[in-house]
Amino acid sequence: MLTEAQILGSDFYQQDTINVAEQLLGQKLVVQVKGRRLSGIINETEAYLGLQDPACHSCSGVKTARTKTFYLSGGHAYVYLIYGMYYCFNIVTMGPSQPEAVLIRSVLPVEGLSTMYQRSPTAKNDILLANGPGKLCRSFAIDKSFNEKPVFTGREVFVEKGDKHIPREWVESGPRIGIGYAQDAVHWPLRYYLDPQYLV
DNA sequence: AGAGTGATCATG
DNA sequence: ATGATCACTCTC
Repeated sequence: MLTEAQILGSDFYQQDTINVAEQLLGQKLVVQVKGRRLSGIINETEAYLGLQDPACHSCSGVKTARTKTFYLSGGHAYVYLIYGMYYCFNIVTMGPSQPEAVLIRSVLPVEGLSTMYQRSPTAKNDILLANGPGKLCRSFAIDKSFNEKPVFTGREVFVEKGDKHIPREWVESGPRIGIGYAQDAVHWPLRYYLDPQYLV
């Protein structure tokens, strides 16, 4: 009997941001563009904790053109351009009064590899297609037009429940990448990733 | 270690 | 209006 993949609903994202960041590991990120399906197993995330987190874009509490996305309900995409060249893909968490999000930093490509190689022609192997937030967006065709899209409706972008259960010992954590400006938050262990030794 | 790239935001 | 900054990637 063929069972349909289960799509993570809005409830999943409207909970503690650290839980979301940890529990996204091992799930499958799916993007559907022009009828083509691109997917990969999420193996690295980072939690951004809103007003209490100097590394979070929303930390000032001021609602601007960029940060207004954080004030949508949990389960909406937050996509921004960085260094004039790369996009980063996040999913807003919690409710509209808590502007928090999880950055998807890396996935292991599963479906749509040929399209990904077309979009990232210099990639030397499958892992290198999406082992970084900018590379992930490039290979998965995620750009600014995805900003504010819902991630819980199963249309253009969503997350499916992964096949494998992820034991706790597979999950590592450590300081987030590229936030050296963020004072004491520099050392907060809000980056989560699957230990590569278990992944084959 | 340095370059490339342009939106964003705090200044004024 | 101006300018510094940047949740990155690639090449050396």
